[in-house]
Amino acid sequence: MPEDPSAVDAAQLNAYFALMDVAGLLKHAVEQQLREDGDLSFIQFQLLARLGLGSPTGSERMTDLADGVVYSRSGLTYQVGLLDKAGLVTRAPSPDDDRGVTVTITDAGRERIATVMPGHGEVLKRLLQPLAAVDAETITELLSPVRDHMRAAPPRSAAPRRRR
Amino acid sequence: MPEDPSAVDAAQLNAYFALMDVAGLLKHAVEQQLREDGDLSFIQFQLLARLGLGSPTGSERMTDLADGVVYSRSGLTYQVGLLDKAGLVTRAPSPDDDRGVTVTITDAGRERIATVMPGHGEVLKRLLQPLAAVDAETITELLSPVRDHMRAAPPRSAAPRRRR
DNA sequence: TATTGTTATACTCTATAACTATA
DNA sequence: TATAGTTATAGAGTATAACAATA
Repeated sequence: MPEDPSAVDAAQLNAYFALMDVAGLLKHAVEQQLREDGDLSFIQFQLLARLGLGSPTGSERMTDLADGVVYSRSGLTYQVGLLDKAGLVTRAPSPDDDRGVTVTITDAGRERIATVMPGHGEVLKRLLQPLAAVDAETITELLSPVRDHMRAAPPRSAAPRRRR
Repeated sequence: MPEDPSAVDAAQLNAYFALMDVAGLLKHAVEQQLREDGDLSFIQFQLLARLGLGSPTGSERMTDLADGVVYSRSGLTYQVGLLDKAGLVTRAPSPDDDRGVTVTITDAGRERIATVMPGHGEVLKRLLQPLAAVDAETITELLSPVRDHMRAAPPRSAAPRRRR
């Protein structure tokens, strides 16, 4: 049994597998619900939720959106383009920087979120049933720092360009 | 402020968002590593790991693989086909049931796992850094029941067929 | 009849590189 | 020169339905 000193510790490895499995199963389930109830992909839902629930103004710049979701720029352009075409967001030049594009959720976008949320909640309640309220809080407390750590790390939306 | 009784509780909702964000960022990072170090997709890695590390014989039936990863049958056939073409697994009729196909990892498959594991561990160590060993164990303990619950739930590989 | 797995097909999503425009 | 965003393109992945074969 060779001991590999560069190996990640077993506890983290198990957490990693559990995390990826749960997230994968969960994503699969909610994607189905979002498609059926609101004709939305998971990422479109994330973007709408970020604009509609996370932003006080309902607006954000493309770059900020990209950093939140961690996406290629072109992928984000594509998804926002779909939302735009569906009338769920609008795009306009950023007021302070004419290079930028500010994305704003529309009333229809907010309605769409309201449409899918009940069903979304039901799926979550059903699948996360083993997770008591206290457990859920514990998970959030443990994972939030990880999320912040990863978002602060090098690979952000602009990185692919800088890296050459 | 309308109180929606069908709404999922806030603690679970936050855990859900944290979970999906972390898993998304993590997957993005490891996919890059797996592609660079071993020309593997994440799912191919999951399949190889399940066969090479999770199974005592190195073999599993397609249906069992599908239930583990939760995939469409055709998607699994596609991915296993790629692994087969790359010489990392072999496929043979199941000994007890001639309808079934038993997938077995090859020596080359085991070598491929060994090749990517060090780099994989490094990525995990770097990204999960905020997660102390105790925290990691806590997460595993909290998420494992969720995983089991979700895998036991209706939507399995055969379900789409049964459901009509 | 029901289940296992494959195939054909069509579609969605994603990334890379080249490009335009503004700072 | 560097950054913001779009576009063209090409490739990977996924799901649905129809299919063949076995239980």
